[in-house]
Amino acid sequence: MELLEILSKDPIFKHLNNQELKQIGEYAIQRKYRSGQTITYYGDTWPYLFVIIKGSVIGIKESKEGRSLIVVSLGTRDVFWGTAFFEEEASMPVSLISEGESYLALWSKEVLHPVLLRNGSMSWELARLMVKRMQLASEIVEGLAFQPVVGRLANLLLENYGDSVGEYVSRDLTLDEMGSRIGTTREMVCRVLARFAEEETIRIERTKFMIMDREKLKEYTELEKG
Amino acid sequence: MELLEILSKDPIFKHLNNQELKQIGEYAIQRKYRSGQTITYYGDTWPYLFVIIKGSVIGIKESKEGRSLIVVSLGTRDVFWGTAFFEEEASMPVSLISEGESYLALWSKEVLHPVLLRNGSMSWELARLMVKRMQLASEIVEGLAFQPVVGRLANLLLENYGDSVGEYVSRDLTLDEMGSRIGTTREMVCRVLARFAEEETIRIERTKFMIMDREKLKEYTELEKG
DNA sequence: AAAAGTCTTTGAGATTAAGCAAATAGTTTT
DNA sequence: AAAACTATTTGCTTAATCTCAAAGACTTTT
Repeated sequence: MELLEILSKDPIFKHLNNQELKQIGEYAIQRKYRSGQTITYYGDTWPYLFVIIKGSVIGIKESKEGRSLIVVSLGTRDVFWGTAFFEEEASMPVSLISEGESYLALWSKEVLHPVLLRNGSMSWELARLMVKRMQLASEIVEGLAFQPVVGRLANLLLENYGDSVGEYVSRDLTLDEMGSRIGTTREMVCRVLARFAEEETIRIERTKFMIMDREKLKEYTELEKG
Repeated sequence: MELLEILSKDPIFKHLNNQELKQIGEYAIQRKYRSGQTITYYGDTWPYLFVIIKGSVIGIKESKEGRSLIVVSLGTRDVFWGTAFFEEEASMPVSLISEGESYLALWSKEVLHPVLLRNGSMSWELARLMVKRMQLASEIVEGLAFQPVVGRLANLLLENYGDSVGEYVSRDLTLDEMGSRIGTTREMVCRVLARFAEEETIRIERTKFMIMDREKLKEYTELEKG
């Protein structure tokens, strides 16, 4: 069973012995989500912790004006939760949406809470995971507060394609998606990409693009940042 | 002893029995910080968890250009931590600075980690606290991403002085401080306050000010928000 | 291959916010 | 009560970003 394999390697669940692990596996609600399907909505009370068995999930905030901001991206083996898993009345700070087809194993608070209380190291690892997520959130805040769009986009390019300098990679993100990831509009993304291309920092084609000058991008990243 | 009284009422520490509590109290490093003193710097590796015995502490990010953003405000009885308390190499996402004179009780990771592992409910409560802080961070992100300065300032006024509508309260925050809390400059804050005053939403005097129309402020808050 | 749909690109104009400078007001120190 | 300092206020200028609109390119459906 795939789920058990994932759990046995997960920092949080690996502390359980085989028997407990199997038990937890049986308690899990396994669900399949279609591409684009909403797992839970912003503002909902959703008391589940889950692990992604296969696929990917984004956490997204949307404004009334129709702007959106992706604040977290999760992939296979990643663990995440609804805030109500911890706090009774807490409402979701993001909507969770399946990118592509995804398979999740979910546990309700009732099922997992006793296990966590018994196992201090599980809760500890959970706290560690939260700290990591908080660091990502912290980077988002810094970007939005101190960096102009140019810097945030340069950063996004480096994060996503920074390894493959000088070689073409397929453009897997649309301008809208890029905009959502850095908190701006597709038009701005388009203009800034054009500017990068003009100064030969990147090269763009219809289906693929290439980072030419990683250092130049890094400079933009460092502008106005602490 | 004051510390033990605080600990015995704290959601995280109250699960310990008297003996353990006393032990923890003895392990604590108690320190006094002067007004404006930095407890730890942005980027540092700082593996401590602490509780504020008395005083208040802010967590602040600063940009190269000299702009700053206060992302967390802590007061007496509040518990906080350096990220390295959980993750060996993790660097602080904020500087911690004492506002006024503060007294802290600190524990290093070495001392407290074993206690947390033994007590699942302590770790669980810690995770809960993290979730709460994450929700605050989430609000900051939403504000920066979707709300214009006017909305963020309206929000700040409501948060800080929303209870006392129609009565004068002393202006305890400078324009710079307000700017730091919402991610803008003192000049912007000044202009927006003047605008609010002009439309009779608030009234300003040299040392005090008054919220006249809470609903109006709330409207500004809701503009452009999800 | 036409039609419909989705993305990308560009232009023009408006809005929002920041930066700089200087004047004013208020507080604290000497 | 000067002097020095800190904080507020206002005007002017510039920069960044957004919105709306429209055209073009590419992909998928029919």
